[in-house]
Amino acid sequence: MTSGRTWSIAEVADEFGVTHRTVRHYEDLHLISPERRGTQRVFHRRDRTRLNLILRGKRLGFPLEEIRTIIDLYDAPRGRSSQLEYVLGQIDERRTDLEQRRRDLDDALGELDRFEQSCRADLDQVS
Amino acid sequence: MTSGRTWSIAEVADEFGVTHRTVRHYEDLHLISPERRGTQRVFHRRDRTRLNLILRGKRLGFPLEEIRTIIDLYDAPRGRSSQLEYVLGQIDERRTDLEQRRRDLDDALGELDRFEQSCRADLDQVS
DNA sequence: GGCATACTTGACGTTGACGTCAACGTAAAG
DNA sequence: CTTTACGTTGACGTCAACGTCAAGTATGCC
Repeated sequence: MTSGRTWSIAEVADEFGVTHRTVRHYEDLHLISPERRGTQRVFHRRDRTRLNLILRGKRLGFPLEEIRTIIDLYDAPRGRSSQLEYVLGQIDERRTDLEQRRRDLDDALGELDRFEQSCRADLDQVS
Repeated sequence: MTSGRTWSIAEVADEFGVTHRTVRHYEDLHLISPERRGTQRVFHRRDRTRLNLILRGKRLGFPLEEIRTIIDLYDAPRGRSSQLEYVLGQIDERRTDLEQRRRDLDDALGELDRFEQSCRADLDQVS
């Protein structure tokens, strides 16, 4: 069986802490494509995986369109070697971007530490 | 002398790779407060420092309002110990946030690595 | 003085990421 | 068979972060 549990829109929205409007918005932008049973959306594990990727991408500050191209990459056809080369190139771009972000992050954390030390020193003076 | 070199709006915009409109926008939101000589803006090193912090905050995906509260913290009055305690609390919140982001980032980089391995394996099959 | 160039302040437009509301379908429960 | 809960599609609203004119000011240079 390839098809295990399924979820309703309310269930996934609840579970992921977003509104149904947000879920629909992601579908409009083709970030997810839940199955339809009649008119209703039926969510599979695959959709939940994608939602996790989307939300993490958002926490990292990526725009939705960019998130789409990234997670689509995971499902990209990888038959011919030219396609694989393309995907590997994309991966490298992504990594470069993420590593820049990590540098920014570490810088910010470093500054925060120094700032905290300076505050603690001031506090010692005062007390 | 506390006042060294100064810069025009065109110079800072150029140097930081933003438009003058962006700089004005940041001023409107009180993220920077360049001096005025008559009607013209005069930028000091302090403003450049702030611009660096702003742009890094943006790369990290923070909204401008939040960036403002953060960088204002660095200039906050730190006379009384109650103020210092407050600042230390804010620092802790910031750090918690940034550490969550780093987890997300490391997860994403890890997945990217695994994905690359999988692609390279496929490439070996094909070739 | 005249002109170009840089700077200024509005004010409206745009894009992304949804919120919100209206109006309607559907499926189980009483 | 109506109520109730959950679902659906538009369509317009909103907020952030600027872009894009328009129209005026100021400054250096010939």
